[in-house]
Parts: sequence; C-alpha cells; structure tokens
Amino acid sequence: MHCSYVDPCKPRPHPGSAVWRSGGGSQNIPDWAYKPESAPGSRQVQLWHFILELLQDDQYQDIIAWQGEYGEFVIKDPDEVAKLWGMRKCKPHMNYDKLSRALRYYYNKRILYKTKGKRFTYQFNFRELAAPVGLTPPLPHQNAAAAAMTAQMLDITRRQHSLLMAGQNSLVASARNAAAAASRSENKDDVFSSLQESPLQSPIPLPAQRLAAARLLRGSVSDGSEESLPTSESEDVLRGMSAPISPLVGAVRYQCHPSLIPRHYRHRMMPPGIASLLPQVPSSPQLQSGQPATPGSFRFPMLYPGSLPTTPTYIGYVPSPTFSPTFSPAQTASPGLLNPGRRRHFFSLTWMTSKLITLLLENRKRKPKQMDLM
DNA sequence: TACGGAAGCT
DNA sequence: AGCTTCCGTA
Repeated sequence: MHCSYVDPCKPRPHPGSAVWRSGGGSQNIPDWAYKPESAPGSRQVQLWHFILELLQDDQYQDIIAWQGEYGEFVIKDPDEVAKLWGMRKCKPHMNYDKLSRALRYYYNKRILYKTKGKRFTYQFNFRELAAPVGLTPPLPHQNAAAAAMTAQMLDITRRQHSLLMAGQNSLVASARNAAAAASRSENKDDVFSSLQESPLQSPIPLPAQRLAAARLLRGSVSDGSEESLPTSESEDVLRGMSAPISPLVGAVRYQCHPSLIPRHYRHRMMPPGIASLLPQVPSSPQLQSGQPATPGSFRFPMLYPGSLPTTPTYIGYVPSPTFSPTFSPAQTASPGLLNPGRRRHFFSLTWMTSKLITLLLENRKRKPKQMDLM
C-alpha cells in the first residue's frame, strides 16, 4: 500500500463533491471510485476513475478538461497527466506512451473511444458506462439539483430512445405519406395539417409499444446506443443527415431545461438553417404545450420556428403506468428553471420529418444535387 | 501521433 | 483483470 514514490499532490475528490450521483436520488457517493466493488478484482484505482477524478477537479483544468461533445475530454498536458498517474500507481517511469496504451485497452471494453482527428482527445462512453451501474454521468459545471435532474432525465431518455428507435420506420412512413399528400397539393398548410394528425404524434401502434417496452424492461433490447436508420427507399433521403432521431425526444417530453441536456444531444435538435426552410405554420391550439398526450404514446421533438437551441422547450407529460418509469410531475422541473413566458409554438415534427418534407417540397421545383443544410 | 500485439507483473 | 513495458507499424 505504501510506496516510496511519494506523491505530494495526490488528487482526491473534495469531500461532498460526488464524482457521479446516483440515478435515483440526490444521494452523494463521494468516494465510489475507490470502492473495491467498483473496481472488480482490484483494490487499486482504475485509470478511468482517475481520469474522471482529475476532470472533476478545477485544479487540473490546465492539464485535462472536458471539451467538445458530451463526455469528450482533452489531455492538454500528456506528460503531466502521466506523471500524476505514475504517482498514484507508484510507477515512476510512467509516461504518456504507456498511459495511452492503457487508454486504448478501454476501446474494446467500450469505456472510452478516441475522438479521431483531435490530438489527445478521448470520449467517455457514458451511456454504456452508466447503464450497468445505475449511475448517470454528470455534466460539467452543474450543481446538485441539476445533476439529479439530469440523472433522472437520462435514465428515462435511455429507455425512451429505444422505443423511439422502434417507431422510426413508421415515422418515416408517415412522413412519406404526408409528403405524398404535399405533392398532390400546392398548399403547404395542407402538409402540416396532415402531419399534425395522430400518426405522427403516436407513430407506433400501441401493441408494438407494449412489446418494445416489455423487451426493454427484460433487457433483451438495446438501449438505443446502436442507433439505426430505417432501411427502405427512404434511406436515400436520409443519407446525409447527421443524426437519427435524437434521444432528446425523451427529454423534451419530460419537461426539462435545455441547459440540462447534454450538448451532444442538444445540437442535434435544430440543424442550422433548417428553420428558414420550414414554412411558417400558424399555432394550433392542439399543439400548445399542456396538451395531454395519450398515456404511453410518443410525441416527437418539437421544432420551433425561432430555432433557438437554448430556448426552453417543454410540453406536458402524462405518465403511463405501463410503459414509463415513475416520474411524478413534481420531479419534472424545478420552478426556477422553467420560464413559461418563453414557451413557443411547436411543430409536431421531428427534424428528420421536416427535412424529408423540405427535401420533397424542394424536389418539386428542382433536383437538388446536395443538401446544404448542415 | 496513434494503434495494437506480445509478454510480464501484481 | 487491469494494467505496464516494449515495440513494430501506419
């Protein structure tokens, strides 16, 4: 236990500063990274625990820091990180070459991946890392309340995302139908009125939802981390879009301030430029927030004309005893975070759908050689 | 700079 | 198992 290579600045978390917080409540787990059960077969701290520890501590911001996408971090000073790691492990000859070999072993374990093209940049696979432990990763710089909310939100999002993946094909089918209707009509409003009808708001037939939910709860279905686009002729149209339906869907439905949504998800919501391509639709009373959704049904992410990624977007959630994890209205938001004055009108469209529509509408005028939306 | 095989250590 | 050490390769 004792090592001759004395560490003058052995990094430890501040008391009370949880590395992660438990998914269920706000219970702190200050030293969980050191608990033997979190490092199976070893009493020693694991490298990825150590990395998280450094990332947690402002003291090391010039050496290693969160940067870019959610879970992504940059080793700003590889030699220094290696030195600190060597101190912790009593390995005086540790260097970045060796440390990075250890990091590369994490690729197969799906704990980390490399951010290609960015020097010294890696990304935690939080989705998989958190799932088995029942923990939820923190966002940088969030307070306890935000962390707790994010924890709940992400947990729900994980489950919902899988269900949404199941609904993607029918969504695309709905979009195709609507687009077909649009090509028959010259009136754009017709397109949107047809899209506002039930197929898009609840694209998955109830039995399919039940099945998907049951499978998910039994764990026989992925949590959506292997995102798949629908096959079929719609693939042509979908190719070139950077993201499938975002897990943000679940977050939106569950009322949450966008600042709590990982950037990684947030930026997918409204690709730059798409808002100007969408026809303005007069607000429909049916689409106002607060409209009760059918319990257990889905509503798709709201695209709003102003295209403000940071504009609060929230709609009411009707808990479904059958499909949804318990999430009482009281938990959905803290009053300070929501600003009802800023509620917007929404399109009941995913951006995928809207992109399909846009493309198809454009397609009637000219043959676009490439999509210039991204 | 990054990858991954091979062997060794605890 | 989880690295550490070393090294050939791209």
